[in-house]
Amino acid sequence: MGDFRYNGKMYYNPVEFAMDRIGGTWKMPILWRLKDRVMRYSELQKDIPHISQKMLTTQLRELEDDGFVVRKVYAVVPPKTEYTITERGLRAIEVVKVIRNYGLELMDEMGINDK
Amino acid sequence: MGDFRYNGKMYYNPVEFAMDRIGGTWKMPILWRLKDRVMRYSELQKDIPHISQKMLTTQLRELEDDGFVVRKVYAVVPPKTEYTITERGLRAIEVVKVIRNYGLELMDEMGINDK
DNA sequence: CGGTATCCTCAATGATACTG
DNA sequence: CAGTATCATTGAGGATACCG
Repeated sequence: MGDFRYNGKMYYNPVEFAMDRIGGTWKMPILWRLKDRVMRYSELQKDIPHISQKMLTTQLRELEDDGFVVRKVYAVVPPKTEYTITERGLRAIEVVKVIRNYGLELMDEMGINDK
Repeated sequence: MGDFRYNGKMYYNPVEFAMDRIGGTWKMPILWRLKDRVMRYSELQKDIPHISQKMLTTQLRELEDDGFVVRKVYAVVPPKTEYTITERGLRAIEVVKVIRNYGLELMDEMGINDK
């Protein structure tokens, strides 16, 4: 596997590439919430603890640019924006599920229980 | 799923916890190389492109602290250190494989080929 | 309501030098 | 050989203010 470039950034393996698409602190939590329903910006913000407006916006934009979600703006007052997961996003959810299950398994193994 | 703490850091979901254990730029590449053979520090360094000495050392320490690898130091001159993957590390490899396959799939979908 | 635009901070990472 | 120690850099992310 050779090196390659995407959006001006170098990648050295497919894992790194995948994690830049759906990794980071916020992308999986966002995709997870969109997996079974369409949500508005403000709903996502209320539903995801500790996320800032800036992070929610930038992460949604990246997910949109990479084709994981679709953004639909309604021309109403006050504004209304809906985010819908795509087929590609649903495929990513399968990977998130694997990681999530693994996380739970690890936490169990390490004796961590939610407080 | 409530919040919980590990090593003094707060986590808000199992995905975040898992990614802190095996995510980041270097941990998966390291585990990947150890999956079918024991390797010395210098072998890892030669085999993983662009990793600095500092990153290799800190990431190996974290993997060791979390029980993914075992470090064995031989009291010889010059020094010799061997890193071996554990059962827990091998379980993580299964997750890495899923992510890696997904990355390859995504790259194909997005028309990215290694140069 | 759903964002932008700025400024700012700090933790992650790199570079370089040194050592048991 | 396998690291540590120190300093410099940078980019992710937070805080705040403003806007169509």
